[in-house]
Amino acid sequence: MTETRVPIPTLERLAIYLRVLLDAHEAGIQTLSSQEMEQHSGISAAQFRKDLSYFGEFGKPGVGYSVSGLIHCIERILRLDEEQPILLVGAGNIGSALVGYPNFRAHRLRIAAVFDNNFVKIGRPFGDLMIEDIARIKEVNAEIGARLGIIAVPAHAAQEVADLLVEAGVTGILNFAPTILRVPEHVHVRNVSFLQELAVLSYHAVEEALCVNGQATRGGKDGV
Amino acid sequence: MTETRVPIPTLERLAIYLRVLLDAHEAGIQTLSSQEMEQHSGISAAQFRKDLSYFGEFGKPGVGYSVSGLIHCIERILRLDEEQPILLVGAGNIGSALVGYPNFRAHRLRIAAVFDNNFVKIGRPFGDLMIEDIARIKEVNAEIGARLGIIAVPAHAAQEVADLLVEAGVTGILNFAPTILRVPEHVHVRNVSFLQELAVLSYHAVEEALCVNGQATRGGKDGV
DNA sequence: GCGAGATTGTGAACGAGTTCACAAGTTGCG
DNA sequence: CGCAACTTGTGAACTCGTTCACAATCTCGC
Ligand SMILES: NC(=O)c1ccc[n+]([C@@H]2O[C@H](COP(=O)([O-])OP(=O)(O)OC[C@H]3O[C@@H](n4cnc5c(N)ncnc54)[C@H](O)[C@@H]3O)[C@@H](O)[C@H]2O)c1
Ligand SMILES: NC(=O)c1ccc[n+]([C@@H]2O[C@H](COP(=O)([O-])OP(=O)(O)OC[C@H]3O[C@@H](n4cnc5c(N)ncnc54)[C@H](O)[C@@H]3O)[C@@H](O)[C@H]2O)c1
Repeated sequence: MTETRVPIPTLERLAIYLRVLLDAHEAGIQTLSSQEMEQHSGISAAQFRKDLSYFGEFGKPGVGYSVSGLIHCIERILRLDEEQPILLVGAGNIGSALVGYPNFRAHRLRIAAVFDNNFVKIGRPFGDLMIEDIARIKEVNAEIGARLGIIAVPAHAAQEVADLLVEAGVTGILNFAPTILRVPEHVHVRNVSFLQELAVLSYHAVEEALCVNGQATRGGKDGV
Repeated sequence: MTETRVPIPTLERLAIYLRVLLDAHEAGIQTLSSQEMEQHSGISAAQFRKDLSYFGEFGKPGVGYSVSGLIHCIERILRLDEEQPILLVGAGNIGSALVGYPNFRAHRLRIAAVFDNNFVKIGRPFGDLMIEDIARIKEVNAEIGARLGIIAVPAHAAQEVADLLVEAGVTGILNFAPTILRVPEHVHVRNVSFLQELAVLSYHAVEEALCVNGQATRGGKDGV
């Protein structure tokens, strides 16, 4: 419970714990021990307790954790105790999948507006929303007050969009585009890259490591 | 260059390096120093060199790395030097986004077949492919020989699908469903969870940590 | 050919995050 | 009540990955 900075892996796991707890709640379970959490989450009991210890004491020795109590606490920690509006930029394939995704609700995350720069798309309905002109993003967010934004535009437009989001007041960006974003100190970015994930899997899919070197510069057609 | 196990973060970064290198290649750049890689990737020069050192020596002191040479080496390391077929299960929102995604090509990843269990969808075209019956997955993969699979079905069906994929010979699974999958030792799973990513961002979006405890069991309506 | 300048590859130091292990707290039963 | 069974919270040890720093290597120009 010291005032140390919380490790990011801990925050990632909190979201997993929350999911397990919501499932347990659904199933009518009232109490959960760290041992049981390990069963359901695949994360070790010690890790679970240590993670929570960054934020306070939530369990009862000899008993475990109140499911609903802990749900509330984790929601409070992750700022999911009240609705978080989100700005989505890019009404394409990824954007489509996101607007219709029902599970956001359970976490009190809500896509509050969608933006695009394609005049053909602007004004059209998109899920429950209407696609807005990216040029109006600052104006629109003055009302919404979202702190989170999602970038689902092609890579070449991502930096530009990031700048607009930041200007509109966003401090957390989920980026689907395969680019490194440059943002101010106070803005957090998390990248989602399916290609990267698949590349890691691809490596493991074939067991042996046999890139037997081969000295970069050798190999024929490409001079240095 | 010792035979130690390669850290997973290193593999993740390799995919990033590859992207930067491909961009550089596109731009006609022939040589890149670790310093320049740091500029473009946001990953420190020392980290870059250390990462590569797990696999061999690819650079020339005083010069840097041959862009095309290193591309080939990283591709070889990540098994992206020849086409990797992938099985996609779930012809829904996420599935749609994936089949049409052009960037897979550049990494020689190819979705080779799509499966679903919805009789209305089976037989319909989906991107360049036709949706196949999930029941035929083993049979189909006997021909394709894919080692990678993507799960894009609802959470309640994910485990079942994972079992089928494993049975069909897949050893690496990219899982979009919010569930912990139980798989045999030799199968690798990577989970993609937008909710988790957003939860982490949500935490950071509001700076202070003020979950002032509140002792789990207290709080009224929920007994232990 | 040789010295100046650049850059790599890597052992060693460091640090962040995980696991261990146990004291302290809680419950229930005899 | 008091003891046995159980579970938490957390300092300490440990593990794994990152950063540092420098010897070794290579290029180029004179
Ligand atoms: N589709 C996938 O499976 C997938 C997978 C991984 C990553 N991605 C990445 O996600 C991003 C989006 O992918 P997608 O498939 O949805 O692309 P898409 O082409 O379907 O949609 C992109 C949308 O962004 C809009 N747009 C372009 N420039 C814009 C700008 N400056 N401001 C506002 N809107 C703009 C376009 O009009 C379009 O509607 C891309 O960067 C892509 O690389 C996609
Ligand atoms: N849509 C999103 O933005 C989003 C975001 C994050 C995670 N996810 C997760 O990704 C998964 C897929 O999401 P989606 O939006 O594409 O869902 P979806 O409902 O659009 O598509 C799911 C598809 O899976 C098929 N399916 C169901 N059971 C099956 C089975 N046993 N075998 C084969 N196919 C089966 C369905 O027929 C359907 O076509 C879900 O687990 C969801 O939680 C989605």
